[in-house]
Amino acid sequence: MRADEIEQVRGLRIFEGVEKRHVDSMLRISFLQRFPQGVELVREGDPADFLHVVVEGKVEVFSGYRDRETTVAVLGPGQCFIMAAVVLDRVYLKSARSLTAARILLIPADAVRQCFEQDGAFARCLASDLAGAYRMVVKELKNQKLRSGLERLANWLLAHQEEIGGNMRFELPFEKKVLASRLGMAPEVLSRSFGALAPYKVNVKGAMIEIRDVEALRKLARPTPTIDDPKS
Amino acid sequence: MRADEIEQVRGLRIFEGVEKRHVDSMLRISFLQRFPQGVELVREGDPADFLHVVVEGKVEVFSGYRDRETTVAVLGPGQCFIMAAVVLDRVYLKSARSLTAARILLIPADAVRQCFEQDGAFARCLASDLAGAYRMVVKELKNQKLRSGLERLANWLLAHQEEIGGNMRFELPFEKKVLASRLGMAPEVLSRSFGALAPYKVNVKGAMIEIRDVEALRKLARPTPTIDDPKS
DNA sequence: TCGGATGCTTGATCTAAGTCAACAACACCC
DNA sequence: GGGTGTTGTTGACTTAGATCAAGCATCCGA
Repeated sequence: MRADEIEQVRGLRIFEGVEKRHVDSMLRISFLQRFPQGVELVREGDPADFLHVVVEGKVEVFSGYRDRETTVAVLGPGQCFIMAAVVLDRVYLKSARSLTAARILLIPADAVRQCFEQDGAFARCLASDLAGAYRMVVKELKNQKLRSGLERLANWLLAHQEEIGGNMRFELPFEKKVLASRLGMAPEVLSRSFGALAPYKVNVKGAMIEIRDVEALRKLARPTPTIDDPKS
Repeated sequence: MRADEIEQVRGLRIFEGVEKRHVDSMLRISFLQRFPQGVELVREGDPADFLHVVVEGKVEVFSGYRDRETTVAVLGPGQCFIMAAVVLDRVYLKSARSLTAARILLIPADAVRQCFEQDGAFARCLASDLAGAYRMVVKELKNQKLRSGLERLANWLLAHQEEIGGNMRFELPFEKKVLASRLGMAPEVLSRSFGALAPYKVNVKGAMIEIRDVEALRKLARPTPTIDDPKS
């Protein structure tokens, strides 16, 4: 990796508080790679060879079983994936593909593990990150087991609207079929669910969403901190 | 905590490779407490005040939303819970209750965090544990999103049978309604699902299960390492 | 030993969600 | 501009699973 590229990624959250020389020794042997849209970046079941960090673009994390497939998460800049597999030196549990053209930082897994062994600050970083990731998945599991499809959609809309700064009009950040898979439903069901939100004054026109009565939507969604609050 | 009690729990996996003085300083201010069956040990939404480790008995980890409730996991001796909440100093995402009479080791959360800051080996321990826990939940999420109720039951039977040493005749380790909740279905559905397994030569008599044709069951279940293998 | 919980099963019914198929709305590309 | 493929919508139908209600079995404590 070139020196100017190293500077671009040094500020990433996973390196926070980590000794500069350790960061550098990792980055020097890393790759900052560009991918076109629709490329499979990692495949479920393969041994974990790189820690991946999204620098630019969107990445879909998904998993297949028999003839089914489901989206586990959609990641943006700054987020990294398959950390657990790298730390434990196991196989990937999920696959990932680029949803848009993307730039990904690839850090060799053994370098990560070596730094993990040597630098306490880095170990703490990873532990905190893993703890956060763990809580995210737990929330998602509860979301799946405890809510209906319509409730999941309503809560996702509220959470996303919050995330992008509270604007009541926004575009869906990815295709509806991806959203459907992310929410754990068939595309047809998502379509109908959007229809079912019309009485709650949710306007859908293509990818444009307008929430014209947050209170009504919130009353339907009934968000709860232990599932929906990203900060808790 | 008394000296003889400390000796009983020093060997727990989370203390592996951690400096003795750090372990001792944590344990000295910890509690080894007995609980009768059916006690709520932690409540979802409360701030994390203790790291809990099951020493004896069974603990059900569950979560509620509106009028629904679901079991996230059932833990036995040696397993600890709500580690992520303790590390990040957040609220519990799940509740827990004793399923049997139980002995639980309670380590004050701030002591854990302090040791986490000071001892790199402990931080690595926690990171590995968190990574393992993370992968477990990811598998469970996939299990939920990608499989039908019957498939989940069939795979659970195979996994449990494996876990207890390969015996084809065994007792369910907890009540059927807990298993139903764990598998994400209504108790009635579990009952019928057991019925549906009869053609696959699975015999059910009360809590006693007998698998009389593993191959048939395995052909139905189609286990896959990235969901069902606890070692991967 | 007799109630009375509680847990489990079974049947009937209802509902959410998946499936299949047709079609509309686009975007892309020659 | 007119295919051509992809995404999204809509309708009809099927199915998995939830719910409700009744009936048993088992455990337990008075």
